[in-house]
Amino acid sequence: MPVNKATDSAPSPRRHSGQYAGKAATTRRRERKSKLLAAGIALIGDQGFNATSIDAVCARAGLTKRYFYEAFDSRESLLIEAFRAVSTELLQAISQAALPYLGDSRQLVHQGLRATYAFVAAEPAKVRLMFIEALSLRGQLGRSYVESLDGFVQLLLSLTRPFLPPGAASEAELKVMARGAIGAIMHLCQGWIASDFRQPAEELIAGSERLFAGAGRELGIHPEPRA
Amino acid sequence: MPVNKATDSAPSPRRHSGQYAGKAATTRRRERKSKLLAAGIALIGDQGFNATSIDAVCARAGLTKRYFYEAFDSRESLLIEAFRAVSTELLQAISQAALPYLGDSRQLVHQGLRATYAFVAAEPAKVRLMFIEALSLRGQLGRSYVESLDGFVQLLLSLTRPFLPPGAASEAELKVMARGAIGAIMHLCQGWIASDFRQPAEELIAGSERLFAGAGRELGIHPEPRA
DNA sequence: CCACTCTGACACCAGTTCGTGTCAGACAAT
DNA sequence: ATTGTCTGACACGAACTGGTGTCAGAGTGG
Repeated sequence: MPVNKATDSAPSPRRHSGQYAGKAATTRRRERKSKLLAAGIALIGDQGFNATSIDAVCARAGLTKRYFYEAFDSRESLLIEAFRAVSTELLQAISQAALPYLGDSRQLVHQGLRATYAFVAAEPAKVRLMFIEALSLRGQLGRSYVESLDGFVQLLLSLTRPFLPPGAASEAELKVMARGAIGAIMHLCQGWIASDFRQPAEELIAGSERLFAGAGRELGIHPEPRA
Repeated sequence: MPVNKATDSAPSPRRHSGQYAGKAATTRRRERKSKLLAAGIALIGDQGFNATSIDAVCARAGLTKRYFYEAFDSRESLLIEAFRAVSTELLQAISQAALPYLGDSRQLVHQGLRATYAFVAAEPAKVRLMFIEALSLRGQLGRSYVESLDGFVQLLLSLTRPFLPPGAASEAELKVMARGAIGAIMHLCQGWIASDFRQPAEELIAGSERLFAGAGRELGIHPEPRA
């Protein structure tokens, strides 16, 4: 409903075709929206959601409220879209880093963790938004948040399932363990950010690896001893 | 500064001694404060922090703003005190449940987890406040949050250290693993609450236990196989 | 040059919240 | 009974925010 490309049936003499600054209307719209999204991510990520007003987002994006409401329904919908964007971005980063090592469980875990902590260090605002601010979503929004985090759980499960001996754990147990593992990483990242990255990433990676290794061992995965 | 017990040096003819309703002034003050704290915990816990106004807290406590500002400096300070209170409460519940089993690592973990999930089920608002709302604290407040969570890490470390073979892991690694384990439990609790406790607690406990067992195994702890 | 649309700045209202101030009445002690 | 404190209700101003409306001017294509 909000987008009326074909304005009306009244055939007013069309002297204008929607081109502006050399770009079509939809293109301009998309550009504005992504500007707002970037501004929103930055602000929410480092000042918190409830401290981020719509006006502030618009000011940072160099636009006005008019365009905010053109692109989003409300502040919450901005948060949701921001979360989705950031979440898939991290998910892809991890996948991309881990996929080349499908044959070696140790490397798989190591590279996945490396990519995760690298992302956190490079984009703390995005991570803060994803791991902290998005938690405050309520009701069905909260459900969508849980679903999205499920993406990480599914990724972890699909990556590790090939290594699992049959009957190592029930499906429910497996999922709980995967969720827990994701939670462990999230929590470590939260603490890392909150303490201004004082701890060297290597320590975090080492500890995380051992947690994963333990879980794997518990499930009957015995990686080749490192060379 | 806010508490002036001895009012002044001017010796006005004291006809009143501070007694009221049979209780001393400080007692009344404490009672009001704890009423406000309870109201704040309940509201913050099930409506979220930024949706909880001071007026709402006062209304729920059956008091007026006058007493809120008598007891707390601001909304944030209420959140901080609420977090502290709830946090130590959970910490004590876990300690109490786990301490009788200091000799058996399996039982130790099991009872600790049982107590944790029982607390979550019994007091979701408190847990929500502790695990979700408190995350939004910024700046030095955030540091106090991290510190408080450190209490759980220390508890876990002190409980498991007796079982550790020497040289199983560096101190840093150990702490990272403990933080991760706490994070795993927190995340599982968050998801449990968000999904309205649909999943049976036993599944969560079982999965959590295996995570802990894996970590223990990774560190060289081999509990007696269950009878 | 003209007709028309797109753009961005701003005004504006309604609602909410914080934090303080005021005030009449209840209560205690002499 | 009287004096003084304690209590709770309410009023009030200031600030902020969400969301909508208005408007003049720039840019477009004919």
